Amino acid sequence: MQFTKTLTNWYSVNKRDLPWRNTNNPYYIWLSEIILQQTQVKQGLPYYEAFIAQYPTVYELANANEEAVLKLWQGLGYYSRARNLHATAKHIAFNLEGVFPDNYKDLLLLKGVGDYTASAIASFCYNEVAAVVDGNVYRVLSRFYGIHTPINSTEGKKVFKALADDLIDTKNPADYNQAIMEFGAVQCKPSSPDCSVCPLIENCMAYRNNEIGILPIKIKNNKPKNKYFNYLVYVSDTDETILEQRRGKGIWQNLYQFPLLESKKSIEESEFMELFNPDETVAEISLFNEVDIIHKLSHQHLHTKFWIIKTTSLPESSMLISEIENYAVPILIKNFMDAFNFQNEI
DNA sequence: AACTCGGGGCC
DNA sequence: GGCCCAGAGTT
Repeated sequence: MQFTKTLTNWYSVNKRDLPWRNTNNPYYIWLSEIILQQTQVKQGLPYYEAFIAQYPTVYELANANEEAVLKLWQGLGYYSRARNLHATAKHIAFNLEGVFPDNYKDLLLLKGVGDYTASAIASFCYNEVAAVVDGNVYRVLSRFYGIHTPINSTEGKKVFKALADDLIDTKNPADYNQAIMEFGAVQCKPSSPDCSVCPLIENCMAYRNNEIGILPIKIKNNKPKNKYFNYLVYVSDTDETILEQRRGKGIWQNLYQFPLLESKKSIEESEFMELFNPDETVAEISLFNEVDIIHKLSHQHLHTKFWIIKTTSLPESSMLISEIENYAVPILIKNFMDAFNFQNEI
């Protein structure tokens, strides 16, 4: 098929030199694919390098504790990926004797491995004919074929997967999968692609119909909800503070943060005092940021205040301020720690 | 089928 | 501000 041949030819000339392209080792391929989920190459690359340096094989990763894995993942987001990565490493090391599943169907059973990642590993490592469908593939196919079915609808997922399966080069599935994703990332970009140098321009339906700007079509998601966070940044006479581990189901599961009081709106000091209700050990309370820090997540906007609370004593669960950098924290907390000079306070 | 889960980069 | 990124899991 001409489309497929043009893509693989384009790829042979334009491919970027990326570290996970120089190996067929399923551990490295798997690790890179988990890191790159919903993450641009530029952002994921340093994390990939850090993980292979810290955990050269699946056994080192399996023998790490989860907190160390989360710490190395800190700042990358979607932390369930790190927890599933660690769980799957233990499964492979201890239940499968260190040997990765070698086909799409069995790869799909691994935690954190869905349709895309199973197809990627199966094709890159074992040359299985399994077509990948990621954000790049949706964009390239919807534009070239002029498909208006929303890519995040059930129907759309079916249509694009079937088309990708039909187009894949059965003689060289790995190269085809790499080629179409690279083409989407480098040439057929989301905004303002340079169509004048596109090798597929003659038969591209979106270009012909002036629809590059509207394809692919995606069903809009809801607007993020506003939440109001009040963090309690304790500073004791003994140079200690408190970090707590987030439990339960929500964001940042198993990461650490300062004790949190949530309010229904942004509050001032008098309202905070009512909410916090300090005891006799509290010597002084001040507000770190007069203007709320708005931390934007996909589905939540976190309007955040950091309250500095000087105390004479803290409970058993406190830790030395000099130690807090060892805990995995959300970037919101990390940014505060960098900006707030604890040394001036103690 | 809709919702949840991060953080960075681009326009 | 809105959209996107080598998506997966849960409800």
